[in-house]
Amino acid sequence: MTRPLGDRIRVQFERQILSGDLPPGARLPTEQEIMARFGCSRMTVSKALSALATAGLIERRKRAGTFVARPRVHSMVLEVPDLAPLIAARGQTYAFRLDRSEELAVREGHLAGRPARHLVGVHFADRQGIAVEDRLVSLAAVPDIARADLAREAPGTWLLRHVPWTEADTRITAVGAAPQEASLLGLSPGDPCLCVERRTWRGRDPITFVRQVFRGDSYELVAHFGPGAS
Amino acid sequence: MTRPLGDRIRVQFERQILSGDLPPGARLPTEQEIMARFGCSRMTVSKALSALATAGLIERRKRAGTFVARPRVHSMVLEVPDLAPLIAARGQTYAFRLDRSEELAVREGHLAGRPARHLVGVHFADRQGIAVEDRLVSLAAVPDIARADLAREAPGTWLLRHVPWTEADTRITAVGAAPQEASLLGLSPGDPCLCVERRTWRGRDPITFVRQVFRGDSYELVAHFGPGAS
DNA sequence: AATTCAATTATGTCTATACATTAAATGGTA
DNA sequence: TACCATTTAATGTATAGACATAATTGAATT
Repeated sequence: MTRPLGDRIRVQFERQILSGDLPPGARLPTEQEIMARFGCSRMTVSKALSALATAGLIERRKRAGTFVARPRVHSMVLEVPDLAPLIAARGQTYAFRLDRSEELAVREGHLAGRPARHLVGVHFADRQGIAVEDRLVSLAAVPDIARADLAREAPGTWLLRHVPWTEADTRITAVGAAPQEASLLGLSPGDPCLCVERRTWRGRDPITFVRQVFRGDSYELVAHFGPGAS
Repeated sequence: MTRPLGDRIRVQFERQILSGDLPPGARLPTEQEIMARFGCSRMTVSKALSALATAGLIERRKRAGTFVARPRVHSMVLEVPDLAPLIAARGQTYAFRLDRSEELAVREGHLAGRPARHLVGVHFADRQGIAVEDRLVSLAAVPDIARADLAREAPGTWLLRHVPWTEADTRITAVGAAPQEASLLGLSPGDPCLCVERRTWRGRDPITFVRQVFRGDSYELVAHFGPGAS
């Protein structure tokens, strides 16, 4: 039942910092004082403080002591949900269809100078087009993509299941719907859309680049910041 | 010059995992084997592995061993920078101006049922309007807001410096510029804009609610996921 | 064959100690 | 006063050992 001592120490300071009891810049007790207060060894205190330091809540300076960090740029956690379950949760039926207007829209392309498969398709919720997707998948990194049944499963979902990535960059902008996108989504050209561009890597090898254009009136991204672990 | 031993151990496995040398699900050597290989004590190995575990790269199971985690990554880190330094970095001059059209645009409002100050203003880069901001600041949580010189400093910047928050929810959508917003930003009504709505709390007390509408053609959000520390 | 129970093995936490590292504080000297 | 070397108080890293905890394995029992 009782949590590890190190955790208790960490949580105590976490609370004091988040409540504002210990304001930014405030000095924490020295490790000696803390180990005396909790009746434990210094390693235990040090590990607890190290955890807070890597979490960015405190800053440790030799000889000077340990201080509550001053919040700088705020980074928050952005949820990047898979579309299918998201739409299902809204009580709608999800579908993905490759755009067949250009011979199945499976063509060749290039990703970071290497050959890649080029896929264009549309995400649907109850027959309503929700997003247009334009994707490049590296053939070197993902040879299996040739055998995947992409008529049924969205390429993103398939990739997530088959080729876990380790690094990703995402760029979020607002754009006006291009004429082709507008017709696929049932909009007028120029209507506001949320554009999400993402590159993913596994180690140093590029996996995929995708540009998704969402109807502005039916999609939103949600980010949260808060004391994650407790 | 030589890095701490624990770091070397951590970096070695980091590389093997990110390169795919150790694929997801693979088992790492036991702590005993690692300490034998590096000629160090078990605590050192354990600390290195703990760091990798909190970073989410590996998963440790008692009795079974340590395994490379399967990246089930639906969330990434979104940087929410302060506008002023961002624009300065682009070589432009930043300014914030309260909208004076409605008696300084400082009025009363309500935030979560409590009295709040209501501020409307525009962010500028080189005299060009970049974003319209509509903000409520709780008077109970931030009484000092009454004395703040908000003509010069943007309320967001002021708040960040004076009232660090501990929790925030952000909602990102694409909208068409409303007529008033369009005229403030030099756009036509309906032009695509990125809308960021954020609520922040300190503990349980609501601090502020802000709705920012950015010109779609000159602002973007960037999110990143990856092995943070190296 | 199914179930229960105990042994084993790996990680999880903690102690007490040692020495290294760094930057603030001190004090002497020009 | 200004400068520079020295001291020193704090964190940083590491060790070797101890016991705790949990899950798998395998043996004993039903």
